[in-house]
Amino acid sequence: MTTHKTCQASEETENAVLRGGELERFLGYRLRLAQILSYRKFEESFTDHGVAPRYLGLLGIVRANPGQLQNRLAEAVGLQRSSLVAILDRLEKEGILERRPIPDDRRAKGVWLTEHGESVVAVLSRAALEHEEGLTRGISPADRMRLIDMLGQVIDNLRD
Amino acid sequence: MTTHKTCQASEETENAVLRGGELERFLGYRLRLAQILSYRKFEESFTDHGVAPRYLGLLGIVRANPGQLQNRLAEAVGLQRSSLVAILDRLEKEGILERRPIPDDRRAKGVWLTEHGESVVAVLSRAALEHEEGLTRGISPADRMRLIDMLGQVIDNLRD
DNA sequence: CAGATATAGTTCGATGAAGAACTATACGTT
DNA sequence: AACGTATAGTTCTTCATCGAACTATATCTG
Repeated sequence: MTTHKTCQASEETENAVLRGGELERFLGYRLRLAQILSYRKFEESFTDHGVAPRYLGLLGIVRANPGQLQNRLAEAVGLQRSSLVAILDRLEKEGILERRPIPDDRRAKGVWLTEHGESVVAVLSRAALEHEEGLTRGISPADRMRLIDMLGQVIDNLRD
Repeated sequence: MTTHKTCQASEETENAVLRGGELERFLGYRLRLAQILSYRKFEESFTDHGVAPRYLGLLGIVRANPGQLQNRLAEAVGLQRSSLVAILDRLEKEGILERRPIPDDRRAKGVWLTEHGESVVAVLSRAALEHEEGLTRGISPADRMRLIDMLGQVIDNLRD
């Protein structure tokens, strides 16, 4: 392990964020980093709306699939069933969604957005659109579509 | 809120993973999902190597930037400084890396991979390559490169 | 029908990450 | 030099998530 002196020419690179060398060519590496940073930035832009911003993905799934079972929702967002309990408790408490027994299976509950939840999702979705513009600066609309499609392919691959 | 009957034609869609409706067009949504699933799959493929697989990204950064400060590493992987402490403790305990005081700043420590750490990273990187093949099935090599480049652009945008 | 097996939602303990606060150190200003 | 401000790594608490275990319910098999 050697120590090397800083020279003037590399002062600018000294202040830059460290890079991951060969791992920069790995999709998994960039996926993780992009997600952490994106997630954080989206959440930082909210000081209201309770916990809902964090769970916009889940709320979108509930909205598109009203009355679905909790285990189905957990699967869809990539969480364990047990993790979803506290989340649903919170969102239910905030009046955003409600759980109700379903007629075919007495073990299970269906999940629905409330009217309030619908409006919260609408607000957050608009904010998310704005957030997306920051994410994709310098990327053409066509390329953005390609990016999203390819991520969809990755997701499908992982779900096989 | 209406309940609707299941008909035969949608039995196949009934078993499919729930989708996110309009949110499927959001990069943030797909980023998160792709990352959760990818991360989980990568980790599931390891029963040895201690905690190292989880932190391959970090180890890659350490490897590419030997002797850098902890706060710089935390920044690079998108973690808080406090979170990095326990991680480094673990990795140091497993003989993968070492922290050492640096001469210019008595508050700070530099982080280096050990020889053992180098070999662990090599093994994990090969496994990650294999993992990548599963992720990108059905995506051409050129498109995969495009995907990675675009994610790099997203990351740079988020770091501005 | 009885019993074995599987499953939905929940609880609880463990783990990883964030955030506040801390100590020691460094830097800037007067 | 003295003092105010900033910072690196750490500790401790809180929170989100996982995984094991649980109870009630559903399904399958003989």
